[in-house]
Amino acid sequence: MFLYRPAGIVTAVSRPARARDSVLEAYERLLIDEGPRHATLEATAAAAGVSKGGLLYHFASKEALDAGLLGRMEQLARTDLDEMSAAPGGLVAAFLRTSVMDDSPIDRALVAGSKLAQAGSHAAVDALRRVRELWADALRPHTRDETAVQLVLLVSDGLYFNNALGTGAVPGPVPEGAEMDALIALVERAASA
Amino acid sequence: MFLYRPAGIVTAVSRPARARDSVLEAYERLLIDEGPRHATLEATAAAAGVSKGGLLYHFASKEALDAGLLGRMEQLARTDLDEMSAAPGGLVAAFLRTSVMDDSPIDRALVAGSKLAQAGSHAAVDALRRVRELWADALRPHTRDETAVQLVLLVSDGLYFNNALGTGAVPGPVPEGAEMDALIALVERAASA
DNA sequence: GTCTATATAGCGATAGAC
DNA sequence: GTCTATCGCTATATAGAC
Repeated sequence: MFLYRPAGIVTAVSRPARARDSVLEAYERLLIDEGPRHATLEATAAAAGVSKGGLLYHFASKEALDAGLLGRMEQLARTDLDEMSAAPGGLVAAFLRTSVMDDSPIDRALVAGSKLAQAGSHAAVDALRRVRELWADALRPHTRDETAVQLVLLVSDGLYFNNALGTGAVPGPVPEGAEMDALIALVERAASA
Repeated sequence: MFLYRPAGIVTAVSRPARARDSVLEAYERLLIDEGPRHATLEATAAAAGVSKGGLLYHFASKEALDAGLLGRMEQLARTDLDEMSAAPGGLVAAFLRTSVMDDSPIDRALVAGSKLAQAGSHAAVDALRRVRELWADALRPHTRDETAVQLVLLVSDGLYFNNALGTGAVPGPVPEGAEMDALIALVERAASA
């Protein structure tokens, strides 16, 4: 996959870097760094190095652009979950650890999707609900009961919410390092099966 | 205080219902029900029963309107925290219970503020951070350690995040009733001093 | 203190050349 | 497949009558 290659850089792959991917990446970056209000078609096109018309060839409308971003988000969530399931130390710990923003593709996609949802996109709300259900199904076998599933999901939601608030400028009030380790240990003790 | 009286209704109080309050309430309702994109000056003025010019007499700009909403949010957070501190059953339980959307003035103000923050308002981000710090200071004496404070705050953030996603149409995946009681008990067991 | 009318700017989207 | 030019709409904000 070549989804995260910076715009304009052509590498020795079977197909040239597609403008479509550049556009999605630029749109995501604008949503996270500048907010949904500034993530316009024109700004996205400029950041991706194409014209507005060029962008609209690949995504016929802003709704289609949103759908492209959200589809990619859901796909990343699925593959990310597969990788987590194989991680050592239990799924609960792995899940919470990846819930803190580390600029990974899935984190960025989720924050961008959250911004879209709060801005009023129904498609984004639906997509986030589906991802949350995916997580719940994966966590359920590793937790004590349904209340424990909710606890883990809510702590994860809280981490994402705080990460989505910070625009990258000031570090948020989210635990880091040893603090995060302690939090994970606390949640695991309360929720793990 | 007469902040939450429905627009246009004049009651037997010392001063007539002020347009300023009607405007703030209408703006808040639009932010929650229709999203930040539809919460425009014109829509807010119409919902408050005044003209756009009338609105701009009280709030000279959209930034000033945001500031009015956020100031009210912070004030409500302070008085709400005072009331919670007097509640029976411990502050942690009271805090989590009020974190689930019940259409109380403080809940509505916080959801509206969150929408503003995600839409890109730096003032909203700052105001929410201050409220969060207020909560942390109040919770600290009632919790085991700093990690426990973070756990309670993150669960609360998660509840708000999910409530802010739902536009009032479909109920969110947030625990209710007995489920909520079980969650509160679980968090209290893990966090309370 | 509230109104109408208008200025200005930026948005999403279309048309058509290349 | 990508560009330029432009349309139609809506947003914030101002000016000035009442």
